[in-house]
Amino acid sequence: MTPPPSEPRDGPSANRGVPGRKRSEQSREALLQAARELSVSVQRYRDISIQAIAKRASSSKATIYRWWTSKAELIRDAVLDQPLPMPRGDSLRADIESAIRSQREIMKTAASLPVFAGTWAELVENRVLANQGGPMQDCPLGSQMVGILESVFDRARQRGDWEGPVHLHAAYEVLFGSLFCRLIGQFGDFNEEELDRLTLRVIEAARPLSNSDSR
Amino acid sequence: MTPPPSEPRDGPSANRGVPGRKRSEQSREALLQAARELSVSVQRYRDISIQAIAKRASSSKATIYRWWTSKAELIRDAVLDQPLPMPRGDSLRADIESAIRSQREIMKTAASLPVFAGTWAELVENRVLANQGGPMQDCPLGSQMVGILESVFDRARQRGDWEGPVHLHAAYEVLFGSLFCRLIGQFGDFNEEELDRLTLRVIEAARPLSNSDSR
Amino acid sequence: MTPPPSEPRDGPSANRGVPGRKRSEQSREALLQAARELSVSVQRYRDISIQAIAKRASSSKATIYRWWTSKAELIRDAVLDQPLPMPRGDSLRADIESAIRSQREIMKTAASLPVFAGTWAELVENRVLANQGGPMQDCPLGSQMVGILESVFDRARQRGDWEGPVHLHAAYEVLFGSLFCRLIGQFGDFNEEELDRLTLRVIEAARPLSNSDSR
Amino acid sequence: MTPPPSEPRDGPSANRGVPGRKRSEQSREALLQAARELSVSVQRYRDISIQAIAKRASSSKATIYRWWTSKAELIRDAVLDQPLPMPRGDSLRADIESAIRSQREIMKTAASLPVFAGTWAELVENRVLANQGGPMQDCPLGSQMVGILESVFDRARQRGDWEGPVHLHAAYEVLFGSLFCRLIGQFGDFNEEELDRLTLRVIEAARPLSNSDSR
DNA sequence: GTATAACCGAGACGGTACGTCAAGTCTTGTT
DNA sequence: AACAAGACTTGACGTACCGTCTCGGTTATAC
Repeated sequence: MTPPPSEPRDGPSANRGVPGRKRSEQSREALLQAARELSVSVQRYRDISIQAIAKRASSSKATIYRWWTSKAELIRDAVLDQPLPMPRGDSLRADIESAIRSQREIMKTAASLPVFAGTWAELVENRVLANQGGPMQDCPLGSQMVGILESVFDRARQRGDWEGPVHLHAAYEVLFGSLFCRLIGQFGDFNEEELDRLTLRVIEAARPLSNSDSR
Repeated sequence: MTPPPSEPRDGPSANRGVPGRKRSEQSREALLQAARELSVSVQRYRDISIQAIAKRASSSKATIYRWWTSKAELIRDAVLDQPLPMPRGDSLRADIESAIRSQREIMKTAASLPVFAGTWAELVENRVLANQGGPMQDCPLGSQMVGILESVFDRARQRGDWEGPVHLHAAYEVLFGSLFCRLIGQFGDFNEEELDRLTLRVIEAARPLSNSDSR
Repeated sequence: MTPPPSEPRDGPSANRGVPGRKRSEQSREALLQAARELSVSVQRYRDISIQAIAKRASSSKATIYRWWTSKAELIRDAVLDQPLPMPRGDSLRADIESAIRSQREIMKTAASLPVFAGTWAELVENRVLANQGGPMQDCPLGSQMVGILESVFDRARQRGDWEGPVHLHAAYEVLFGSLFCRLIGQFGDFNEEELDRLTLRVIEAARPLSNSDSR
Repeated sequence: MTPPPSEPRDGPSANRGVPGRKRSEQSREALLQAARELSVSVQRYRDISIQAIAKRASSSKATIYRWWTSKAELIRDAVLDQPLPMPRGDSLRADIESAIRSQREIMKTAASLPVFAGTWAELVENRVLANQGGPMQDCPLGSQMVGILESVFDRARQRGDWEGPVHLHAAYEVLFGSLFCRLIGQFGDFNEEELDRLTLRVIEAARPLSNSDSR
């Protein structure tokens, strides 16, 4: 959607020969920063106006739409597209717990919860309108998390902590769904014990069914 | 918010002697029905306009705002406030699976997914603005589900299928979170096997931790 | 338009035998009084709401519309329909001056100027809609004034102060038009000298043209 | 209120360097024209809706409110702000008569009478709300007429037709007030004789009082 | 250097929904 | 039958903000 930083696409001098002023990376950063600031200072998604972002960034609406196709895209890039650190613990359990903590942290700090919900809702709208489906491609958090889980379980397998296939999807759903449910649903945050239990639930979700199961 | 049908609040004859035209139950139903119809015929929450609902119900904007404080409240009452049937199976597993199916059905049919997401997002906004917290009180689905889980586990205990305490909250989070994640996140629907696995995950989430736990 | 006091129409007992509660003259007076009070306490015609009048009179909207066909009619009856005293001076000049003073007083005190203008405007609308024309029949001030001028000039003729025909219409226009212009147009009020000059202008306007006229 | 055509304020190049899209003169004209058309095609002031003006002008409500603060301002600019031609006769009497005819023409053709009245009433309201007073500044007809009278009497003085001071204010009141009274009051129009008489009355009103006056 | 072209800020534009408000009508139960 | 209360339909209002477009002006490469 967003051709990020613009040069990196084909190397720094790929557009050699193209006349005209180049995009201002400074503007882009200022806009993202302004969007981030507004996102936390505001109580509703609709309170973040494109106009206000442009003004705060000493930029203009037109420049925003030159880089992003919609308000939701901008907020997503500004607020949700933050790198999740790859867990580097020495056990599957420690890694999963670390992943949960990272994601929770972003969901709590990146924006107020309603902004989070509003952005997500609008991204869903956009996607449906464009007839796109697939696994959470609009939510960087989501796609990153899938990668992280994959890598974490790989390491566990190498470590000998895990055998057989991994139900990544199920693990992801338990992890992300529970967090979402909690934070958006405003139950309040997890305490340490709940975090521990969630970790185990995620791991269990990933484990394939044995032939013996409950009633 | 909406004092529904109006009389039932204090019994049928509590407002005997109250002068003035009574609330038109016909209008109320027509508005809810119109909201329901628009909710499924439309791809985005914002495409449901108050004006259109009023027009389709042969009613008026003013009447809507007399009874609901916002568009989101109306959509919630129309679309999300549908009774979840109480499962009546002969095993815990059957009951949980039934609960999951019911909720999934509502989430899939009551409105298009983006409408669901948009409504939820706006309800979250309203709640934050009003400084209210607590467990999903704005989402009837959520609160009903908690009651259903409670009852289902109670029956399991009486049946001898369950011992000890129940982590209702955890079960709820796995169930609702996974569904939400799936349907809103547009992974597509669950197949039978996934449904089966989700059922087991919900049950496991409710079970308290034993002292022996995974790696 | 307004069936005034209602009984006088066919005598006090004409509707003997007609079942049902009789109209409350008390209500009617309370409504007029409430309209009068609101008219002076408010800056714009639109700030006088039917609802507010009804409430202040401890009456109801329905009752208002049972007696008057529109808001403007009510305000007219309440605010503009005040008796102009018949001048009883001993000279034409004194009488005219007295008439001017009376009318000015009503225009200044009966309602704020904008309320006066708004009421008039709406009365004009109603009249045009009803395809009625004719001399100011909706503005009691106007019709009374014509009568007063007529009588005043009659007495002057009897007194020997006036000979020949009277251009009542012209006198009325100068008198009423100047006042209207001044007060609605917000030039401020007349001082004594201006009042004196206006008096003379009104008298001159009534005098038929002689054969010799100005340059 | 409306900074008309926008450049002419300080000369054609005063706003050199001012960024931003310039006001669309085409929009402005289309809106004024649409307002004019609606003003004559309609029987009541309230029947001219901002929405309808915008639509007819292929413009939008937002654009209207960007340049005019209220409906009344727009109608005023569209309908009342039409240039009065300066009389160029060879006698005072001819000039005054010409001025009367011009003003009458505008009052009769610019809008239906109720629209005229409604606009004026709302302008009066606005002015009172803003605590502004002064001589008819909201009614271009009014202020133009004062200038025209001034100039006409100046020329009469140079011509030798007039001596001494002029009571402009009084002349204005008789002229404008009579016209207003007639047309708004719906007495019907002036005939030639009445016009003639009005002309003389206006001239007499301007003449200062001599020491000998009527009874 | 000078031409060209993409960028930039500012901000006006068309469009559309919102939520408010008052007018005038209708309904209900009481007097 | 008239009344107070109050819910109803209607429709304009004025606001807000989206995403687009038009300005004048500013770079940066190409010739």
